[in-house]
Amino acid sequence: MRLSRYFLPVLKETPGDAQVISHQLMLRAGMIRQTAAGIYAWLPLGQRVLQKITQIVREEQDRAGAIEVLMPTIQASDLWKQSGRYDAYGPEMLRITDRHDREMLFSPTAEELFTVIFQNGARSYRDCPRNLYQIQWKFRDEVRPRFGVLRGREFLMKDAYSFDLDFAAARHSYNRMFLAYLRTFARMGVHAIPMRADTGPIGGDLSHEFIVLAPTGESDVFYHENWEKGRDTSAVDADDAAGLATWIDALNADYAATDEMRDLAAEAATGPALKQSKGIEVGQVFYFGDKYTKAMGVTVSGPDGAAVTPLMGSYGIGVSRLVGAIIEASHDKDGIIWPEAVAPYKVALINIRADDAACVAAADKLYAELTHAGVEVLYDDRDERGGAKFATADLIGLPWQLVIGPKGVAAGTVELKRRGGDKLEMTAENAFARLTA
RNA sequence: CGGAGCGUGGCGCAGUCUGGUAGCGCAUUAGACUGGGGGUCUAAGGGUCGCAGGUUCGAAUCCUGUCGCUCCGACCA
Repeated sequence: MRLSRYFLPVLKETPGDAQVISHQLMLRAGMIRQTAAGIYAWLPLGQRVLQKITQIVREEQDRAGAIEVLMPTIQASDLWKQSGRYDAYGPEMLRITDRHDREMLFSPTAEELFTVIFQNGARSYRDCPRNLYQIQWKFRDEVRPRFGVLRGREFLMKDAYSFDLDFAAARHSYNRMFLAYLRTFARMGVHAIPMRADTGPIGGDLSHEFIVLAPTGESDVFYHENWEKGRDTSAVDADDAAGLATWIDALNADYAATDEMRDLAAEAATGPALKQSKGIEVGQVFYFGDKYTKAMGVTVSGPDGAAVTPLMGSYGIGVSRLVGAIIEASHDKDGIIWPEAVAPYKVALINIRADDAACVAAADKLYAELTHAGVEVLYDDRDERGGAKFATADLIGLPWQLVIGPKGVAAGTVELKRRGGDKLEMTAENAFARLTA
């Protein structure tokens, strides 16, 4: 993409409304604009990051055996009355009346709908286990939205719902998602720690929150220092129920809990290895058994013909929140530093002399070659000074900066640098090789 | 929802106390110079001061109401 033809409204100054760094940088980098309290328009750069995150989530859900669907954002109230949550959810649920005075709502989560959709398509024990998921906008009418996309009212969430015949199978479904979440966040370059968590209004008795450590986080968290290093999931076999359970139990032997779930005895046992921090919740997994299937009257026929009420779990990832969380965890004074997997473009190609024919030719050539090779390049071909281009590139945080200038062109070299790292001079061919490796 | 604050060109702000017909920086447009980390000069365009009502000869400024946004707290993917 040529920047001269793009829509990238960057700001030199920080808008006064933005308090936390991720919100400030998202506004300055032209990723989002606020349209109402807790509601944001996603501009091209922000939309690309959202898409990158969405795709990683999707691939890992698919890999874990979950099946993608898409539910409506607007739902009728009757299902929610059936489960009892129409009243229980309270004012956080945005209620809407249609032209016929029917009570509708903007879905804050979708246990009820998934449950009846499952029932509608499932008849026998052969239809379990199943895990259905969607990546869809949700709306929760927060009393006090804040921190940009970290606590918006409208947010993009992946929500998955598993259906199993017995507890052992349900627990395995839970563990599969647990593993999938570790893999998902690791792929994004995010270190998320699973912590024992409260189940809240979703209900149930087993839950973990996946927390990204960041000083601006809203949750107080406590964990064993072992959690500060990443975990290798490559050898774990998600289909081996016993092996997976053992592996997860071993992980969870290291203490990690949110404020509401603190276990002072366990903390004392952890001793000096106990760490305290602030964190941002980017995902949560729940097991809640037959809470919804029972309320909604869902059954399947067992092998013996008797009706079985499936047991459920639900699994959320805050996709739009992750955009903010990643920035909170990865930025410097000049701007965002995107992990490569979620960067809106891989390379900022900077021609620092748009008035120099040789530079333009060299930059155009590299742009064409890289684009042809499938590398996502944002080509700053504007007639701006070098300084302005560097500042923009640093602000939007693309992982690589490829700089074309008159000195280099004369010497037959370009400069390649990692965002925030050192410049390396090399031939255009070598730069191309590095970026396509 | 309790407490606090703020709405003035696209963005950041001053002006409000002590009413007299709107100002600064950045951005934008044009031209020239410049050209390796947000350049310089010249010129230009753009706001009726959130909205409504009131007081006054006169309101961004005072009063009343209202809408919106932000922060602290309670709450929360």
